[in-house]
Amino acid sequence: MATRRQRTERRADALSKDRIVDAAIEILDAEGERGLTFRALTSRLATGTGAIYWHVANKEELLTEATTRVVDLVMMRVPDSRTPAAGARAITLIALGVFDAIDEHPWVGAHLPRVPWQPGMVSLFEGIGGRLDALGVPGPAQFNAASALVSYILGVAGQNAANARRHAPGTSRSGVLGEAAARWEELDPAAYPFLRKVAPQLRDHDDREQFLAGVDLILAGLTAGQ
Amino acid sequence: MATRRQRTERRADALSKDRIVDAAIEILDAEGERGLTFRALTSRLATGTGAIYWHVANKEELLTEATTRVVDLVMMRVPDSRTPAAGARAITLIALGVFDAIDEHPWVGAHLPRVPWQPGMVSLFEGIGGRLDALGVPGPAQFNAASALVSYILGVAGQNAANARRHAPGTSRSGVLGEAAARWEELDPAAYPFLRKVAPQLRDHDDREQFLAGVDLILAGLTAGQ
DNA sequence: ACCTGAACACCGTTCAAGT
DNA sequence: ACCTGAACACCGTTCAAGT
Repeated sequence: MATRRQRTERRADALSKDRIVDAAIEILDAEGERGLTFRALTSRLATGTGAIYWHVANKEELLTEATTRVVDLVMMRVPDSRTPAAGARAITLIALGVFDAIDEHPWVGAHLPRVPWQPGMVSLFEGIGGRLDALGVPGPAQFNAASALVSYILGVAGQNAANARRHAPGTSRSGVLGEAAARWEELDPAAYPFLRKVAPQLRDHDDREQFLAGVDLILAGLTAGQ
Repeated sequence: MATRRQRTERRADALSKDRIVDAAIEILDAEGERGLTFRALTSRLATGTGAIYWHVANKEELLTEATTRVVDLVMMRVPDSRTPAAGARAITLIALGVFDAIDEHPWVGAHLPRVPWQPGMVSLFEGIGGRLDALGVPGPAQFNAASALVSYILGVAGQNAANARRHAPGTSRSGVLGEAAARWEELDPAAYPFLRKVAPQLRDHDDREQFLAGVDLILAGLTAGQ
């Protein structure tokens, strides 16, 4: 009984996978992906590298665990419903939830596309695929439909992560967009007619709205035949 | 005159940005992204690291140049046409061209989403956006439409790159998919009904066809209102 | 102008040794 | 069983020195 007690009631500061992942997320959010090193982790947790490697296989597992937590938090908040309208709404909620989560934790956007069938990715696939019945997408088309939606979400996720990595947290978004738009306006009109035409839209667009427009586009394609 | 001659007709083995990028692409194709180090480059080019840094700012520029070459090669092969059918076909050709290029050079799929408005990305955006007029997509909707298509392509690109990075070039694709499908079939049916249902489709699906189905889905969404 | 290569400031990971 | 921390085998990048 005494040993049992000792094993279950560990000291509050005892090392565990959970505490390691906690610390990793704090570092990732504060310093970005580049800041997460085993040296930073050991100093924050006041241990040696070997202690961390006892609980976690390697850095990839650490990032995967952290990513899983963030994605699962998003999925937990989505209601499941069975009418077509509710199906579309649930998918939009998942998509926006992932978008916002990546806005808050850009490293998730970088890691999610990197490890093929990691748990967070599996949850996402199930979460979206499971709503396609309600949407009225026929069974055989559901696999491709879910895959298209997830690929689109991961594509935006990766780009947003890349944007966040480049610009310091304080950087003005409109400034960055304005510079990019100005570059587009100076391109050779013969070679880049489209970019010149849409440069003003680049300057004024909202990433979140544009992301949502893409989701709506795919949903429209899915229900186009009905 | 003699000096001019000397400057333009350099020795065949003289270092230049082009030759460095050539060597980088060879290494990337043969050894993957992990194989491209400045040590590998210097030994292949028989110089010192400083020589490479004289021509190229850093590793990211090297990867961006290499990526640009691959993407531009794809874009060069797409005919431009003005009828709706030809517009859709051109977009499909670009999408498949990028897909196949990434199949051959997986590192492109990893780098393309990583550097926001790199030249290869700009070409891709222009190539797709420039065909939306022919497709009949109204002007104001074109920016979001191009963005959705490109994001989807980058999403698939990133995942394919991740897959290639994990499995040695010789690995049997059906074996990998079979194992993944088997894992899905063992999931809790209450928690993962969708994945269990589509597991057989995962086992048999073709990545390229699935990618194309996604492109068609977005194109269908774009022309749904017409 | 262009190249050399040693040196710097890092990494992730391993492992013998401790408790 | 769990932890320590030095050591290993790498990296990208810089820079004084050469031609």
